[in-house]
Amino acid sequence: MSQMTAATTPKGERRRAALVAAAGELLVEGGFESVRHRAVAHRAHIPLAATTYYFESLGDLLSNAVAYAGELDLAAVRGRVEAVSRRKRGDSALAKLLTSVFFACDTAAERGALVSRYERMVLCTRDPELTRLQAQVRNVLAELHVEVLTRSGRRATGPGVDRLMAIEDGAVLAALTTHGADVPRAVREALGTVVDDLAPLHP
Amino acid sequence: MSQMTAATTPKGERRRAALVAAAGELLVEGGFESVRHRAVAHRAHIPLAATTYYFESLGDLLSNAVAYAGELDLAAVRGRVEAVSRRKRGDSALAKLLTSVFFACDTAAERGALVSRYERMVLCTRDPELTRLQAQVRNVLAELHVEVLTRSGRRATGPGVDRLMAIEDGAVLAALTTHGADVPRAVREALGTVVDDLAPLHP
Amino acid sequence: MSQMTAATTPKGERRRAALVAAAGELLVEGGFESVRHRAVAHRAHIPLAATTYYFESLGDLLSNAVAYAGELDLAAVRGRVEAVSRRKRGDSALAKLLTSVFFACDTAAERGALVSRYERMVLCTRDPELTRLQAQVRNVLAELHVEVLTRSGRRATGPGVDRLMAIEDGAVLAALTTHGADVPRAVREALGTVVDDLAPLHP
Amino acid sequence: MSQMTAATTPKGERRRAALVAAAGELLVEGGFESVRHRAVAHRAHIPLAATTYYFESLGDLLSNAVAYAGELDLAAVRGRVEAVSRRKRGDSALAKLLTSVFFACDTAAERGALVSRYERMVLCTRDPELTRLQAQVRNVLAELHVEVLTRSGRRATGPGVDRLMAIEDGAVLAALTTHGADVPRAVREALGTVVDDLAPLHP
DNA sequence: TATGAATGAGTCTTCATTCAT
DNA sequence: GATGAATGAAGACTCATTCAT
Repeated sequence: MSQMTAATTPKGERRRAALVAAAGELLVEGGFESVRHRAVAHRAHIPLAATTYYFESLGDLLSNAVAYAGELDLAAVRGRVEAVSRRKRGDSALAKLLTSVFFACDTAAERGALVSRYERMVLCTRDPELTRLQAQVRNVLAELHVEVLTRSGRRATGPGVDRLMAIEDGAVLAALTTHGADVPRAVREALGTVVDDLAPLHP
Repeated sequence: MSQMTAATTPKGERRRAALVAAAGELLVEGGFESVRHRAVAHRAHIPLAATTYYFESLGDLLSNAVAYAGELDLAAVRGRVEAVSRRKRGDSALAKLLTSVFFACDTAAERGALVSRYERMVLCTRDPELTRLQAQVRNVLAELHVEVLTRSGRRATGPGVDRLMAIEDGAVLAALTTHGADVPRAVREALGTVVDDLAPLHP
Repeated sequence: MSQMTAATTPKGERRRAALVAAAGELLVEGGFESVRHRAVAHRAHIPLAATTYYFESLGDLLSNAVAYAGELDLAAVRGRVEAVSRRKRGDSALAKLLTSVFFACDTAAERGALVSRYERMVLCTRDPELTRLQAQVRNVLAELHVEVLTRSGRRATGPGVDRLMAIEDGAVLAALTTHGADVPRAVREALGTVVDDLAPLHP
Repeated sequence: MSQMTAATTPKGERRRAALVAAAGELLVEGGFESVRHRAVAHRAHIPLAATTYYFESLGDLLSNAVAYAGELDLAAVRGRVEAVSRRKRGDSALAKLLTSVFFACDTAAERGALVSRYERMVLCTRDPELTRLQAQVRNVLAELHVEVLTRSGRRATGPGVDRLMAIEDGAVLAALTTHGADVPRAVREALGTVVDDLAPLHP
């Protein structure tokens, strides 16, 4: 990757991170085409030339931005997962919980982050490196599903979670396609019909 | 009045269509950012200035390209739907059928079209006009699902189809996220667990 | 001028005039660079190609527009001159009258027309044909000054009028150069010091 | 911060200046519409992209060009003012002097500069920033009038100078409007009738 | 006689990237 | 190691004018 782009200095490392963060924010806010050298440098308050000094190309910077955005997204979700209390939940309550944890959409920023999540999924398709990154995010998301399910007193198997997530993603996609649709609502309703298939942990 | 964007002549209509087709192809092949005046003009073997003569702006041309790509996609699916014979099908056979009809992925072109379908879904989010377009495509896709289900001797209700499509879309998204994943296979497997919920037409 | 551009038809004549009027309006509203084939055609509700059919070139159309704008300006001034009552006027009253007649600036349209008057004066410099046109306008303006002076009981000689107009124009130029300046006020004040040199008609 | 439009280097400063000079020359020679990125770059023997590197927009470059042209004009006038000997002058001699100092028109270049001076005055009207610039030039011109008057043994008050300049400007405008008119001659004659109003310094 | 269609040339501006320092 | 400076290529779009019909 970085043959001569040392940046092993503490300072270099810090600036690199600042650049990635700036790029990540732009990515989430305005989509892939918002990530430009100039825009990133400006937002990070770092000289333009640093963007090509620390990253081989715009694509390289973008990769990092995608990873960063994914981690940011994951961190937010993780935070909400931690807050989930351990207690048995009925089907309807569980659907609601899953929605609020994985598809928070109250603020504009949250909605933006959600849209960005799906943009990243789809647009990574044309780049193997990004695909790998995206797969990792998906795995973590799956683990977090297991965690929430467990805390809610349900047994969660691999295929079961896959199916759950497919339903969720499909519902989101459908909602995004409909102008002004209420994404969390759509997810909750879609979930309503599947959650009951999940066996309780101790029957 | 309409001193431009006329294209009322047969010839004008033809050129306009050629431009849209070229833009649509570029969209499918290389994504949204591949649709540029220059690229479209070059592919259509039409002078650069004609691209702004026939379309008010690049956005306008892009809208048309999205619509075109959607119709192309739909036409292909429709063709496969027409070929579906009327006969009762077991769960496994139905899952296979749905997959082959809606998620054909044998040639590179077919896989490209499939990816593009999902790109369009997600990227239209930032533009209301495109969202509207995409919603229409989704509706047709839903109708075609009903048709295939009916031909297979199943009763298809609105929510049932929504759920079916959500599963499919979620599975595709998951597969696209996984490098080298077999999309049709993923869909078929995901479908395997839902199809049996669909009641037969005459039990 | 128009070797093959017949347009001797009544209809042709009418359309030509409509085009000139549209171009003239644009000229007054937005300056020389606002006069474009497209803009003129659009405003006149006449096909684009007619603009080059009835006029050899954009320059030709522009000449006509300048003449039209000049006539329009003159017509407005003339109208105000007609309304001037015959009566002896003191110096101050005369300065006020001249200002209101020749430098009406109450509405935005009037101010625009005034600015345009001076734009035309200056920009015609680079084109002999336009210069000739502008000279004519100036002569009429001089005659109208004589008329107003006469109606006010003053004797008006050629040099006297020239001097009067020079003062006016100079004051306008100075006012235009000052942001937010009150043009009529500037003219009135400048006039205050000269008008008294004009001998009364019957001493 | 200032990742562009830097030009803090001597070299950068030089190139920036070259661009402004080129734009200024074009402005004087061909009017406002002659100032284009391409034309400026070509004349300055500098790459096209440099024009937008050193100036945020064409408007920005144009502002600089207007300022430059104004300074050039002022410098020339100042030069002629410096050369004015201190000595009492009769009315006719003073009129001649003022004309030769402020309205030099012997060479084609001088005449061009003169025309440009008035173009700038009028065309700046539609832009507040340019208006401000033009007001400054006017002030300096007024000061220089005072200087010449003083050197000629006359007392010069503010209103007196304003009136003088108005007469001059009005005369120039009238002359410019007349094809082939002798601008200096017109100014001299117009001045002939005003200069005598200027009281001598030591009566 | 008109005009819809068409386009080459040119408009301003942005951008990823290189390079001298 | 860092970066200000620089630029070729391309971006979207406008325009005066021509021409076939």
